[in-house]
Amino acid sequence: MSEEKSLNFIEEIIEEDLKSGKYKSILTRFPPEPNGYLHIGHAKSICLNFGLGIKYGGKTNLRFDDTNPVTEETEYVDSIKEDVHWLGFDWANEFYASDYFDQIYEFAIRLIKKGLAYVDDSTSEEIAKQKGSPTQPGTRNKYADRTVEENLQLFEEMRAGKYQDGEKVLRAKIDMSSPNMHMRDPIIYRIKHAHHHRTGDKWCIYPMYDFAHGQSDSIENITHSICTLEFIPHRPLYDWCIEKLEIFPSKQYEFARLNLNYTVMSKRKLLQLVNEKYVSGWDDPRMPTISGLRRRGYTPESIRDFADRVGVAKRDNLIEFGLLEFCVREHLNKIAQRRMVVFNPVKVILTNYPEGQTETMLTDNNPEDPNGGTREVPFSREILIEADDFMENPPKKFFRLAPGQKVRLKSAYIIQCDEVIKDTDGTITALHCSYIPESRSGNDTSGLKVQGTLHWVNAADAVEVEVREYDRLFRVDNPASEDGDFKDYINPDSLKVVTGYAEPSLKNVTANDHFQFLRKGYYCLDKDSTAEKIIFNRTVTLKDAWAKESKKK
RNA sequence: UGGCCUAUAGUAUAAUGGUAGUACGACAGAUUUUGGUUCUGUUUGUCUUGGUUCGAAUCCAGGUAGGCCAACCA
Repeated sequence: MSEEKSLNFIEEIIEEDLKSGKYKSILTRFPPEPNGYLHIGHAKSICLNFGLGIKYGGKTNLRFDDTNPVTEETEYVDSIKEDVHWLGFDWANEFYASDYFDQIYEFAIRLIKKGLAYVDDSTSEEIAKQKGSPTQPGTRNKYADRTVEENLQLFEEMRAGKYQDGEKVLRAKIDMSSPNMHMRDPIIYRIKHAHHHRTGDKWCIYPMYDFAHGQSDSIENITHSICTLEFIPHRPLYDWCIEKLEIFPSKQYEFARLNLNYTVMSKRKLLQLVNEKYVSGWDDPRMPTISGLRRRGYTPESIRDFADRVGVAKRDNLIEFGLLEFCVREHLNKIAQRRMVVFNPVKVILTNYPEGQTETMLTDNNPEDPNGGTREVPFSREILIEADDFMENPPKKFFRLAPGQKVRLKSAYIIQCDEVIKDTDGTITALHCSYIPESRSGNDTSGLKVQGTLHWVNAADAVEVEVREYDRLFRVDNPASEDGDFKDYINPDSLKVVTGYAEPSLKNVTANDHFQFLRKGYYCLDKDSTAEKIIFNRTVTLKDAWAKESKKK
């Protein structure tokens, strides 16, 4: 089975580098900023970076890009570590850009000494104005002419806390007329008198992304520094710093970030949904966060498979949510325990079944798994079936229950509907049916063939459970590209709470189990669940060919 | 309207100058004690105009379209 899969462009580069002897082994890194929870887009990056390390016998570091103390928190660090682990990856080292602050500070001094950096006293407005525009070159101010000694002294004073936030910055001295705005004397250090989640109050100056990320890569000897497309214009600066500092030449490569339709994928927007209570938290099962997907019942396997299927390239993309659903259904079909739960019950009374009698039916836990075993479900005279599974005046090809029509009750008997019982309003209150004693599952001698098989629950044993059904968070394909506030496009019906009547075996389940409620979908226990109130999340529905068929015309 | 990146089926992604393929979706059928699963088949594509070449999705030039860049964010 040597199904050779074609390489993505990054794998091609790596194989070339390995073949040419440029590197003996590779080192990648996953570099999140701890200012929010990880989402499915990060999962793509995680699978890429760690996957590359595994595939080519290299290593991958987890490095927190924690250079902005005002937005970063330990809570986020912890959640990120949990999510990466849960996805199935182990990092070679856990690092923090803040581990390197001393070194990065020395790098800045090195630049100053080379006459390649200067302290600027301008306000941010002045700096912005002097930057020019994409069509107009920028201009340098008088501060650019400060001597090395003066810059050294001022920078040291910045570090020592002599100045207020925003009073001074350190800038790299590159080219104010570059067509690349990032090369127009970019700010590389700023003053922030803020408490850092790891370094505490040791520093009041912090390096900017462009003077921390590449340097951290270099310090760690990262060979392939993989990031998303929007960092392409940063690459010349990335290379400039490495060249001027004469440090290990890490190389940056950019791929297109993942976009999923009917959701948003920016931490800023997700944070808004959390803060403004549109969702219950970062791990709300409707969120595209890894923690949300986990709570929803997605498996790490399915997410890795998804990351694999979407591929890695350089063009912008908007992946259909359906692909993620396909991946999770495919995995859950193999592993999920089958159970029966009726959501919108109608009572069936088997008029020819002895009153007071109960028998036990045996049914497969998972027909896809030969070792899945069986379980017992009680059966008696009164059972519940789905109201949708009965129609008084059925259309053609309705293979379910209708007056005079026969169906199989899964792992039990074939029944036939004899009479519809209604109350004074005309609402159906019960169905009187007769069962065929010779049709018992396992030793059916009735010779009858029926088209439909229904799930059911014994009325006397039904366990009431809460089920949370989720739909897409947004009404539109690509909320980020719509006019106005993205929150105007939130789907008001993304959460529906319903009651289910479950077979008794569902009373004792554990948090990590995945279930398929027969003919309905895949479900898992929610963390809000208690012994008194059992709560399930619907991970995803089953494909429903009948729903599609009945919608036609 | 300066620079940079990108353009292959509905959505993604291969084909690395030599038969445009795969997955998801859609459609049709078979199987099925889940209208699930599985299996089979069908459908749909190289942005455009030139050029190079025996031969171009691929190389070159122009155009068009989309994206990114002027945070003391990353």
